[in-house]
Amino acid sequence: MIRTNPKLLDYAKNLLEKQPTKVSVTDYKRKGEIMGQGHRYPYVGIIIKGIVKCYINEANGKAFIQEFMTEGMEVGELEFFEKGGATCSVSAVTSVTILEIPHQLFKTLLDEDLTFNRLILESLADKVRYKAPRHAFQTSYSLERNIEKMGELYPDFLKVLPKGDIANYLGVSARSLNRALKTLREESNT
Amino acid sequence: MIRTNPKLLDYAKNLLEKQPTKVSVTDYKRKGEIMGQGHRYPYVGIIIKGIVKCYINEANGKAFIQEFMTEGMEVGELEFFEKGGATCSVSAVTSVTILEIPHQLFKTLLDEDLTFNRLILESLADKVRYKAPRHAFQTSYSLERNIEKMGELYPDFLKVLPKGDIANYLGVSARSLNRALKTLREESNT
DNA sequence: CTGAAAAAAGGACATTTGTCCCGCTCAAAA
DNA sequence: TTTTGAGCGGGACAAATGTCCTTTTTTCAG
Repeated sequence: MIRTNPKLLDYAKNLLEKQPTKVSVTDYKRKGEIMGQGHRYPYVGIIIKGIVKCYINEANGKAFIQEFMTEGMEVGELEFFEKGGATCSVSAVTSVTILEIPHQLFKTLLDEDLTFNRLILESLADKVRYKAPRHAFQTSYSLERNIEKMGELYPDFLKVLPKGDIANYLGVSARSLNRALKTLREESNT
Repeated sequence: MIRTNPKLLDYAKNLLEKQPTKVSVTDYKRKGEIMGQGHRYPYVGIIIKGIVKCYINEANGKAFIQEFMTEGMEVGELEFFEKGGATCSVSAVTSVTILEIPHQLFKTLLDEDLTFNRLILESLADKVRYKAPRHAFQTSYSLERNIEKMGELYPDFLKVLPKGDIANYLGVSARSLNRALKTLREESNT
């Protein structure tokens, strides 16, 4: 539920150690904007530390969170493949450290390092694979079951993530989330 | 809304022409099952002709359609990267022709043909990019707007796709879909 | 430490959606 | 040709969710 990619994290750390001059590292504080929907960035980011949310803001003011990500997950890689503004905004849920790989280096690694190439392929495949069951479950089951599922995948979610973010991840209003949480509380007191 | 990938289609046709002994072609009739959730297949498929739906069946009997796909789209590529059963079922909405690339050849092409490698990377990136705005829109706007949007993206959708599939794509019951269609009809008669 | 702003909880009501029906039509199989 | 089943359309009611608003709690900058 908060996604991670240990292999890519290892690769990223190694890259930082071996080629420190070719990449850069940026820190963001809680609520800082890492990427803004529609903007361009000349690098692909890999999360070294912290939790981010990746989300879309709709014209009507609603936001929908695609995924929460932490160590080893990529951000901004879609924009490498199709130039154009970022599809999603990315912002820091906790304080965050990002490794930035300039597009040019990213391209070189993709073309010349088969290991890296495979890591990126798998990372993309993972993102596709993740979304399918998630959205299927979300539309097929009650809000209560969805909340229970979050609890199974990540028991501390209520302590770590703000309620508003949880609601935006589940695609419901904060009011509905609260109602469902209350129902669950009452059920467990029986 | 019915997704396509012209570049990969070209590549696939070329592959079939140049290496006819290394790949195979299978036809499916309407409603035929191309892949079954949880099953394994020793090849990656590329749609040569026809429309398929890619969907997940939930334990409670509900189905959720991930995407409709046609020429040039891949199926079963996720299972190449992470062995294990198919995440989704894939079935034929119209009669369909699939080019099957055995895993071994797929691997060789990925590792040795940079053009192919890039096509697959872009295809995966496309699938990720596609899902984000779709689900954001779906949860952020009314059913009526979602139907209107389908109409903009694919004006014939009501003629080509069964109502049940449209409902499962939008994540609502057939009853709700009908209600919304009626509302839209009445609005346009004003 | 204090005041302002954000986050959280929930009441009241409106709206949307689901569930369970029934009846109709049409196309494929017997 | 007849029959059967799938797909379609919609009525009636129940359940879920949204909207709007108020109150309380927490956080944090000054």
